[in-house]
Amino acid sequence: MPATIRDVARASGVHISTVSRTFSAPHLVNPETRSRVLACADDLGYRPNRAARALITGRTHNIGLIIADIANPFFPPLIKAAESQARQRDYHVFVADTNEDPAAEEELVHALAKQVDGVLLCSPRMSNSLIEQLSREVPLVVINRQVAGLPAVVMDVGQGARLAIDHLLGLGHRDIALLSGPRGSWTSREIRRAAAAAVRAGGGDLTVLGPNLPTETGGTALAEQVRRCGATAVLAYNDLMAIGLMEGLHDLGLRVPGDVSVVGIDDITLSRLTRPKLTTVATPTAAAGRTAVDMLLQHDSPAATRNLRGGGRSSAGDDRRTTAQVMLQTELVIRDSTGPGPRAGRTDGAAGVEHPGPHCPAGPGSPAVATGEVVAS
Amino acid sequence: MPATIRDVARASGVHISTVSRTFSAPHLVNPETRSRVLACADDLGYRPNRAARALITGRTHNIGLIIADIANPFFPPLIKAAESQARQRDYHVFVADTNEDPAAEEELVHALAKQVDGVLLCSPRMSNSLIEQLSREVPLVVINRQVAGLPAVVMDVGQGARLAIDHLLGLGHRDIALLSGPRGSWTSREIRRAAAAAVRAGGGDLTVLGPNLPTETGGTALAEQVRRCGATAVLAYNDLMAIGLMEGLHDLGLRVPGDVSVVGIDDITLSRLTRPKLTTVATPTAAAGRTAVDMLLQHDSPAATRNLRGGGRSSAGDDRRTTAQVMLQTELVIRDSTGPGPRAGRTDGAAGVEHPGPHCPAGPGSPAVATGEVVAS
DNA sequence: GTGAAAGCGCTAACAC
DNA sequence: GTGTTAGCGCTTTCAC
Repeated sequence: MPATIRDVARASGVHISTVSRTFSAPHLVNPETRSRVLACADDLGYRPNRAARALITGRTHNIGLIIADIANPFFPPLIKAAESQARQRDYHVFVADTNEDPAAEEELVHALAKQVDGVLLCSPRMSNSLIEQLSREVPLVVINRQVAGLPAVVMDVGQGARLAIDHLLGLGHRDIALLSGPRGSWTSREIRRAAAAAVRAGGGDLTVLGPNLPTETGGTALAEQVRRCGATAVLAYNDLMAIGLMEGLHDLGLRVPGDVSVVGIDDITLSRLTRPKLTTVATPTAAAGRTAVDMLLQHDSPAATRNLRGGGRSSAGDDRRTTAQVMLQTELVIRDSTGPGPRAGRTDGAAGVEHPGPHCPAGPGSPAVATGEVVAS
Repeated sequence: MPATIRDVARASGVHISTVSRTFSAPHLVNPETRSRVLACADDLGYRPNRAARALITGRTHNIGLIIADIANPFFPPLIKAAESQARQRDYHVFVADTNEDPAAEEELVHALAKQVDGVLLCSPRMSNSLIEQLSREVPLVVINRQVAGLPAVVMDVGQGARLAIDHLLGLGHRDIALLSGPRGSWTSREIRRAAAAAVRAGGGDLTVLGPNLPTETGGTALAEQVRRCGATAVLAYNDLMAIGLMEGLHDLGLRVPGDVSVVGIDDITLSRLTRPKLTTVATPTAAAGRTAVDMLLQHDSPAATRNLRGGGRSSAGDDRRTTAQVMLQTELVIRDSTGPGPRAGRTDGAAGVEHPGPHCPAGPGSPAVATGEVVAS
């Protein structure tokens, strides 16, 4: 039913290749012919079939974005940033949700492989070796995970966890619980590692609870365990769990931060709307989305388009993709869910016990704005 | 780099058409040949190119889902339901976000058109005539809007608004404000129409504020206006705005529901986590997603596959798509953000002033479970 | 049961 | 500046 290039050619009395050129290289066709063709095309409601075009050019101008869980408010800012960045480069983004299911991830990469020029794999739950294998099928950029040999952008959650723990220690907490994230999460491992080290260094005690579903429900379900383990402060894998935990503690009759302090990670919008407002580690999600798109599209510089005209050979040498790994800084945002612990006052190092304000920059001397930093190339 | 059908043919010593059959109609090929081909394919890491296949079969086995704003927690349940329903029918869903921008909607439909077998247009902001025109390019199912001649699934927000207003009236409120939604929203118009009628019937007074951005920020920004207009109860276009409004009122020193009662629409997860918990109109979003997928795929019944074998001609007659419009029921969920108004006690009709419980079914006699109801066909 | 040939809608050399 | 020809990776008659 929809018009094809042949219909337009027939209607405008030119060869199909002229019609083709009218759309893909307009400057190569006589202005008069061009406008005639355009008129006919418009008339017939013709639009080039991108899939057919891709078959021969090898470029779809689409990019895939695979997300563990669209319902997690952590992701939308990343998705939107990726989309707007892609749009600027004349690409479209197709998002797909895996429901935290590793099998669905693999399945989706395969499904997307031939319909996109590359895929952004966000917070994957599958194994490194599988990711590596899939990367041979379609260009991949991994987000929130480091895989040897693959371009990646991660947030420095290790640093974030450290800041959070130091904040807690500084407030006089000694018994700290960590609500870990889902099995297979790189982020969760990094947090755990950093938190353990920081607690040890501060002479405290860390209880790890998990792995868990990174949702409110997951957090709520842990309230009882948190009480039993005797922790006076908790660091959660993400804000959702932290918020769920606060609910659960509330139902148990425990006060936040009176009885237990809670820190989240991500700084989702919601964390500013709870009562008490959540202290959390802000991660630069939008920047991550933008950066990932740029890394995926780095070889497709606007220059390539310019090079098409004239006999100048297009630079074939820069096809080599540099597989950089970018790490984005995080910062601690202190709000109302953290307060003095049992050893408050006895504190001898660390930061002051009083809240420095609603939006305090990370560690001493660290920049207030999260910036990208190339770690390896 | 990736292996093509020709590579597999060469490796297994058969013609490419045999390889093709091995994947698309295995029962037509000799078991021995088949396993040999499969082995070679596996060896080479061959996977059929879905795009190329689509070019000739005309079916991509993908469906597009265009969403106004992924960050709005109203949508994820719908997206997930659509995805799981699609997966069951062996389809993949590509989601795209338009940022509430009508131009982006059109652009995306075009981009998706040839890469999917149909698109689900969710809460479109563009004009009906444009939608109709686009529907000639690719099969469309509209969600949250009724467009003449097009299949659609909508929630009965009119009924929801009526329930909400009656609840408020019953509590003794007379001056009611309506926070309307974004320009171009069908839902917003329906809500307004129904709310106006219900308020009038109840002898109350309705002030309409808007149009607005359907976000927390949008709601917060309206707190001042709500106070000035003297309303003691507010119905918001959605939960996000209602929650934002509660924040704004709180900052103004007004108590909810003490000074003003607030009702939202959607019943997003978040509405159970605010303090006070939000009274709201629950909409069956998951059901909407499932239903929309079913409507889009109705002509592609599993029977079609069965018909392939044998000489039995596939039923060509049922290609005619029935353009049904489905309307899903809504229900009022009474929580803690609504309370007695200035005329409490003087009430003579309607529901009692006391909260009937945390999860009360809609109107008197209406079913507790939202069910689909075909309104036209 | 398998091969040969045509062709889906389009682009990319190459002639003229 | 435009037409010709080949062919992207695959499916689908049609012979055999």
